[in-house]
Amino acid sequence: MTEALTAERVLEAAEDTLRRFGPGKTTVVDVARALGVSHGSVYRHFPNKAALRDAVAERWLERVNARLWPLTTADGSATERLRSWLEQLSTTKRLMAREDPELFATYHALATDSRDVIRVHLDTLAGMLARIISDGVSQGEFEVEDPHRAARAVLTATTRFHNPAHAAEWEEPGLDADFEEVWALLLLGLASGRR
Amino acid sequence: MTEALTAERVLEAAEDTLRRFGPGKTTVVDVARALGVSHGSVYRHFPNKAALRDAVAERWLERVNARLWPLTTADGSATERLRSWLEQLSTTKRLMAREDPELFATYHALATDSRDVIRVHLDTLAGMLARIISDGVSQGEFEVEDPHRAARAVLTATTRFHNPAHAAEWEEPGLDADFEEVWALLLLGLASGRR
DNA sequence: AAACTGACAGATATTGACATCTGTCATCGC
DNA sequence: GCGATGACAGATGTCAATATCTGTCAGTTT
Repeated sequence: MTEALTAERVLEAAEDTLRRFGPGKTTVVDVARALGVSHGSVYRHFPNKAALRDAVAERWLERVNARLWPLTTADGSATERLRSWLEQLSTTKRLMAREDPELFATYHALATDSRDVIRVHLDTLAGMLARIISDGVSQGEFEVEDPHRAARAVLTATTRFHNPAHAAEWEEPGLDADFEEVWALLLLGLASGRR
Repeated sequence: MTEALTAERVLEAAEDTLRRFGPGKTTVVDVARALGVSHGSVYRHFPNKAALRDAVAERWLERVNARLWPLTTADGSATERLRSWLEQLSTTKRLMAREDPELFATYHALATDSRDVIRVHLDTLAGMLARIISDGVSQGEFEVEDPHRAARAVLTATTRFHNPAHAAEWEEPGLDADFEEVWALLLLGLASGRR
């Protein structure tokens, strides 16, 4: 008897297949073939193709989160942590878009039409940011009324650097300069009351 | 003899046709038909289809600019003007996306693959913003080193509210709240040195 | 001569017959 | 009984034949 078919194994096969063929070309039959089972079996673990695709993208988003968590509670001033965190977010996505374009396209497709999953992800990111900003307030670096609202504002204001809709611009030369400009302005805004 | 065929008349017919059929469906032959001429004549005024499409979108962008210029030099504090200007920019695009989706799609297509035209447009917008911010500095409302860099930062940070790539999000309920959050943060950043 | 036409070549889009895919479910084997 | 199967209907995708489009240009009209 072969190893039992689990949702986890399906997810792994789906991710491999998506990476190989891209979101437009992978079929449920392809995923089943990679597992050596009939496609009907895949439907035992996921209600439909969209759910499978979303689950793969969610897994990927969790991996992005995992890279960010350590920075949320790292050493150093809140300013430094905020800066590293934002850079890590941008860099991770940029790298992924370049190195793993097919999986990135899957994530982009998710972002475009499965808004809920993305909202949850953005909430998670905002939570981490709020934590850093909150620390900054305690340490006297920042002064904001509501750290969570400020976190959302920072995320929105840096959309261009992490939202997949802007991936095409990520290879342009002026991008880093643009980031510096936005960073400078946001930092002033957060620290505003302190000067 | 009928009225002479001018680039202007071609542009008008092209805009009407694009509005009717959308950027994906309008052909040069359609535009010529609307004018009652052969499609060869259209090529007397525009070197190719892309140039015609770009010219239509540029005309539209100039109309957006025309709505913004008055606000650049209006009465009131720089803060008020900045706020109205950003609102006008967002509102105009949002309205256009809703009321004239086919023309908006044309503009979006332009933004996606004719980057130069858009860069010029963004420079124009940044110029207006720099003017307002500059005034704010003179009047003691703002304190920034380089108004033009600050202007670019403000534009980038508000991408989500005026970039057509985000048009799908413009009908979501939380959008205005998000704008308020970003606005509050940017304003603090600009006014930072003043408190 | 300047403005326009329409036939043309090559590129792109549309069509419709056919193949594959998605999602369901009665049935099978362990 | 439980997980897996494979046949199935309807939806979606593919492909090659066909039609339309883009861009050019020699020729016509005014």
